[in-house]
Order: sequence, then structure tokens, then C-alpha cells
Amino acid sequence: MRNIEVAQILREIGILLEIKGENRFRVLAYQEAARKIENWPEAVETLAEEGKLREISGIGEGLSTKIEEYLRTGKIDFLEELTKEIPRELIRLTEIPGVGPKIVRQIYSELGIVNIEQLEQAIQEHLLQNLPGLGIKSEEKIRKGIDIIKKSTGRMLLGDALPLAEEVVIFLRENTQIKKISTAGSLRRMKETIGDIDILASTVDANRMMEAFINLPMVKQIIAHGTTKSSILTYEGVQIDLRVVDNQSFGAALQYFTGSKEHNVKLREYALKKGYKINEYGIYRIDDGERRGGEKEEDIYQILGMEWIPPEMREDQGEIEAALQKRLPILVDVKDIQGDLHVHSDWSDGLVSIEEMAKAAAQKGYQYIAICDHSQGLAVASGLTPEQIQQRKKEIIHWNNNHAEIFVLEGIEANILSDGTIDLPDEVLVQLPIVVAGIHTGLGQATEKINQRLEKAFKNPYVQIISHPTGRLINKRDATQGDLALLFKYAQQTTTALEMNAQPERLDLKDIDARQASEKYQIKLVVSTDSHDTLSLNLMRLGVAQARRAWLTKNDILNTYDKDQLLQTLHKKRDRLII
DNA sequence: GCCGTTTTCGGCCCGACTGTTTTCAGTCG
Ligand SMILES: Nc1nc2c(ncn2[C@H]2C[C@H](O)[C@@H](COP(=O)(O)OP(=O)(O)OP(=O)(O)O)O2)c(=O)[nH]1
Ligand SMILES: [Mg+2]
Ligand SMILES: [Mg+2]
Ligand SMILES: [Zn+2]
Repeated sequence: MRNIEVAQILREIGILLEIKGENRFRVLAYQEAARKIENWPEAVETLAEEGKLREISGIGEGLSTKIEEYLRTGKIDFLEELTKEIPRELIRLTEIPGVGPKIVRQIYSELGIVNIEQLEQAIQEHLLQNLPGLGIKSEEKIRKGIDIIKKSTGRMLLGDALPLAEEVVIFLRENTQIKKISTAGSLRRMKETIGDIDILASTVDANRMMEAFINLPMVKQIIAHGTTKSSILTYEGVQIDLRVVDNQSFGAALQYFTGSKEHNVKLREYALKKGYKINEYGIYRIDDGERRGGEKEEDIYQILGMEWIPPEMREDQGEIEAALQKRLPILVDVKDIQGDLHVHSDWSDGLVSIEEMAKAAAQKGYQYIAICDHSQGLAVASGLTPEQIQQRKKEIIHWNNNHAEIFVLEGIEANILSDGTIDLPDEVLVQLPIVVAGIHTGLGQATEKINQRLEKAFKNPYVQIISHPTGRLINKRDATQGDLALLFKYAQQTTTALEMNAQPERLDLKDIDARQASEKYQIKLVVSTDSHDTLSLNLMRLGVAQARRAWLTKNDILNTYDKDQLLQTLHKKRDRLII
């Protein structure tokens, strides 16, 4: 998959064109194409080979030619020429908050600045404040911007952002007179990483609310402070945006502030075609200028003849078209989840006993929980030998004989060895009602090797679920080199389910891949927390959110089934493959 | 640079905050 790489190149061309002062819609075309390719579930090189690039809306004659050239030669002539005029280094400067293409162009052409060090030097010598359109304050603002970008740690994990947002919301509730409040932006859409925390509120006194906000104890710096919108930076380097509107506009504002940007643009374009105008204050008829709604978020979609679209779907990935046809799927909900099929106990590297895990799971209202400890191939995680599995079995039987509130399933997270065999013999696997298998070592192997390993694992009749299929760790480790399309084919052929691991830094399979697995290959998925302690069981919420972002329904997720149905489904494979 | 159940040319969302500005451009959400 070279999608990210190609998207990156297109994005760079877009920014360079913007600095050059090109037509902004031409710039937009590059940005939009980049986004489309980044979110495309198939490999861009495959599309190019098959001559299908132009089937992506937003990629036409010019862009497809450039993309093909890049994939073939590793270069784009047009870009080579462009960088002679606009150095590539300048792109980094546009990443400074408050510094855009116009300022970069100006400091480059007037002062010859191409990097942050030179910019800092120029600021120290107060060279910027004498440039037309800039002054003392702009210079200071840019200096602060450089501070921010230097300390910036990139996008946060959703799992880290959620509690922080909750803390801010609670503080605002306690210290201001709030009518309504909600998180918005990527956080409400439950995107796997979060750029900043967006909060929307309606209140009796907007000014007081803003005062309270910018005086939060966590505030390091005030980025903007207006009557309806303020932004602050916390000591941890997290930006928080607060938008305040009247109660009667809360719905329209929530729609706006939830985004995504691309969803908003598409929605607003469609509205225009139908004679309406949408902004964060409401939806208006263009002919008479009358406001037609906006108190509730549903107003906006309903007036346009659409179903209300769940926030997780608002990525301009076909949801607007589906909502118009009233064909949105009924997304899986946390309440549908009947059990967790991947948790560890202190028999391996878990921190709590089977009993504690079972009690906690029962508390969550689950019907069943599968204890899937590591197996012997993973010694660092105290993986279980066949003998230990026998021992553990007694404890599980004992629990089930004495407790009706939840059924504990005996399971394993077996290790896929570097030759693709499972680290436990079939005689052991056949005894286990739940068999998950995953790659934990040799993640850096070449494509061919990973593919072969997985093929072998998928073909093992006892392996029901592949855990964390790509092995990626967000912001830390890339997915393995395994070919996802091939992996999906194996899963389809062998009716093996794939896990959507809910650990905040895994979320693996990820949303767009899970959607592809389900839509194109009819693969079933399992949302699991991979808990090593009881608190982590709550991560189910994150995993289900990713499933919702993958457009999945209850029927697509095996751990929404009741116990009998689940076991029947999971055991079909061994019944079919062993005659 | 892309696109088209009204278009193959003329559109391509809409508004807040900041700083520098005598009326608005730049940046960002
Ligand atoms: N209509 C419109 N809405 C926008 C635009 N930019 C941002 N928004 C809305 C939708 C976004 O989800 C919301 C919050 O903006 P953010 O920049 O914080 O983006 P978002 O939270 O989606 O992603 P993030 O994780 O913060 O990078 O504001 C825009 O250009 N037009
Ligand atoms: Mg945001
Ligand atoms: Mg924001
Ligand atoms: Zn694992």
C-alpha cells in the first residue's frame, strides 16, 4: 500500500502551489485527491495498474497522470519544476500555527527564509515587523507559533483525549451556567486520533463562559478569545476549542462543529442545490431568507430529506448519499455487545484472576467472557503450556459450576510462529471453545513472509479469530508488510473472523479496513478489548466506535450474538475443514 | 484541477478572530 505516500506527495504539491499563489480551487483539488487516496481501502498502485485511478471522484486526467508517473518513476516532473521555484522546505513553515502560505511566501521572497532556524533568527532581529501587513504583534504571534510547533507531540490517541475532554466539560459545568454542552469535532466522531478537543456549549452568559474557559487551571496560553469562539493551549500542549451559541442554534452548531469538514462542505453544497443555506446558526431558505430549523441537529438532515447521520459516519465516505436514499445501516451499539472474546488473566500476563475478570465482565452485563491467555510460544508474556491449560480448565469449570451470572469461555490467544504454524498442537486447540491467534514476533518480516505465515494460520481449522491483524501501534509502529487484500481473501475463504482490537494504540483492524473486510469480503468481525485488567474492559466503547465508523451492524459483529449462536458460528470452520 | 438527472464552462461552504488595516486579508475552525 503506497496510498499514504502518494497522498503525502499530492498534499505537498498542493501546499507548494498555495505558497506560489495558485488558484485556490486548484490547490483544493490536490488536497481533496490526497484525502481520497489516503482513505481508499485498496492499494493505489493496484488501482493505477488496472487503470482505475480516475474512478475515484476528485481524480481526473491531470492528477491520474501525475500519480502514475510517480508510481512508475518515483518522481513527478511537475513537482521537480515547481520546487525549483518554491523550495520544498517551506512546507514545514506552513505548519507553524498562525503562519499560512501568504506569510511563508512573503518571508521567503523578502527575507529569503526557508526554515524555522532562519525564521527564529529573523524574529530576534525584528525583521518581520517591518514587512508590509505584519507588525510587532504578528512577529510575537509567530514566535509563539514556533514554540508550539516545537513542543507539539502530534495527534493524540482517542483513548487519551476522551478523559481529558470529559474533565474540561465537568469543569465548565461546575463553574458556569450551562444550558447544553457537548463534545464535537473528531472526538465526537470517535476518530482514532484527535488533533484538538472541540467543545460546544450554550449558556445564559457567553462572556462569562469564555472567561471561565480561558481561566481554566490547565491553560498555558490563550490562542484566541472572542465572544463565540475561543481557543487555548494546555500545559500538555493540547489545544482546546470552545464554541458558544444560543440555545436555538445549538443543533446547527453541533452539526457544524462535529464535522468533518468534508462532510460539512458536501452537505452545504447539496443544501445549496436544493435552495437552502446552512451555517452554524441554522438552515435557511435562500429565496425568502427564512430560517427553517437549527435548534436540533436532526433539523438540518431532515429538512434536506436525509436520515440523521451518526457522527462516526460523517467523513464524506458515502454517508450523505446513503442518508438521502434512507439506506443508512443501523450501526452496532455498545448495548448490543454480549461479551468480550479476548482478555488475559494472571495465568499469563494479565494482572487479575479469572474470577475478578469474570465478575467485572458480569458487571458490564455480558453473557460471556473468553479468557484468552497467551500460549507457550510467547514466553515473555508467560504463555501457557498444554499442561497449564489443563490446570486453568479446572478453575474455569469451577467458576461456571458455581456462577450463573456470566459464562466463562476457555480460550487462548495462540501465537503464530515465524513459519506460520500455531504454537499449540491441534489436540490442545480442539479442546478450546475459543481460539484466537495473532502475530507477536517477526512483525518486521517482508510481505511474502507475512503473507505465508498468515495463510497458514488462516488455514488452521481451529483458528477462529485473528487478533490485531496488522500489528500497527498508532504513532509508534507501522502495520506489518502483509498484503491486506490477500489476508482478507484468506479470511473469506476459511470463514475466519478478524478482530477489531480496542486497545487505544492498536484499534486494529482500523475503521476503513474493517469496512472493506465486511463489505467486499463478507468477513465477520469481533470487537475485543485485549484487557489485562478489569478497567480495560471499558475500552469496548472505543472498539465499538471504530466498528461504527466502519459502518458495521450488529449482525457483522460476532460478539453481539448470544453464546450458543456465537459458538455455532465460530465452530463451523472446524466442522467444515475436518471431515 | 475536477465536475455535470438543469451545465463540457463556470462554478467549487461559510463564518470567527486577529492584526493591520482606512476597509480587509490572512488564518483557522
Ligand atoms: N463548514 C466548515 N466546517 C469546518 C471547517 N473546518 C472545520 N470545520 C468544522 C468541522 C470540524 O470537525 C470542526 C472542528 O475542526 P477541527 O479543525 O478541530 O477538525 P476535527 O476536529 O474534525 O479534526 P482534528 O482531529 O481536530 O484534526 O469544525 C471548514 O472549513 N468548513
Ligand atoms: Mg478537532
Ligand atoms: Mg478544533
Ligand atoms: Zn496479542
